[in-house]
Amino acid sequence: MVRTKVEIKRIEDKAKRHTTFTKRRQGLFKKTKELVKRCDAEAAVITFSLAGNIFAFGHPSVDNVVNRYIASTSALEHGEVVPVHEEAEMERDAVIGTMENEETLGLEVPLDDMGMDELEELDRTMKEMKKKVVDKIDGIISSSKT
Amino acid sequence: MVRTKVEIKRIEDKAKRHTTFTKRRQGLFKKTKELVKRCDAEAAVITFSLAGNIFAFGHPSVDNVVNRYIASTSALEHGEVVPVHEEAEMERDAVIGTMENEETLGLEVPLDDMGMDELEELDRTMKEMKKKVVDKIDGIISSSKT
DNA sequence: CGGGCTATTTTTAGCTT
DNA sequence: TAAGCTAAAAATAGCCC
Repeated sequence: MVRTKVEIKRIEDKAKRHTTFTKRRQGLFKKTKELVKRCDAEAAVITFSLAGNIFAFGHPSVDNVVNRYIASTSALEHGEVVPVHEEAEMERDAVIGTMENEETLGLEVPLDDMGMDELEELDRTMKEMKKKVVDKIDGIISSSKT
Repeated sequence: MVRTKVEIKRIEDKAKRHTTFTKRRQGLFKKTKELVKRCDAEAAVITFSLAGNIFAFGHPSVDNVVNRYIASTSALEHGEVVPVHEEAEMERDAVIGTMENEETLGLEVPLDDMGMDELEELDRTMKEMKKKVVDKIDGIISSSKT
């Protein structure tokens, strides 16, 4: 029973936290399915438990929605601007992991020598490039799955 | 009031569908925030309304979760296999859009000449490549956001 | 552990403005 | 068109097994 109004804060007990994660994740997926069905929308939910397990659901598929998201965040294909309404973070206690990929793909760029306009241009170019590469690779992957 | 039990099916009336989409999307985001807070998990929700508007929420950020998802679906970095528990699709009425990107990045591959082993190898190579490119580009993008 | 129960809180469909 | 209201439906915390 939810006798007492539950406070939305981190659950310290590991077992209890996992139980709640499982239950609420199922609830979240159910809600997502209902949204998709009732509103004829596309949606994806991706969750990582503290243990590192991945759970994802998406309609038409997680990859489809993710690719559409990536495409949209770099959408300047034909000058169309698709505004992304991104929800603000609730609190500032997040620990954002640092990117530590030391491998190089030969894409070094002299950022220091650039002005703001050039940086913005680079940002758009990179996002566009990312979209193209992701699209292309996904195309190759799906054609090899026949 | 929800006097009558609502059937989870497509809402035909456009205005009503949009209202429901808005309300349920807000509910979904709230649930996601609660899951993140209570279970110390990472999660992202991406939705596209029928009108084409994008709404996304993620902790630590949508991009962070999406990148982690992409990395995981191609994770063979050090031989670790991270299982993705992907929910099955509920129904077979989905219309999956065909990829029609005719632009080339010079990545043409002679698929027909390949055997199954080579196709699987290509699949892993492509996913790995996708991860590296996405990581690299995101690295460049975030360093230009300083 | 994972599944079932249920009291209570939370969500939300339909309404009103 | 969007923003409240409210009663009924749905989700779920704590417990049992």
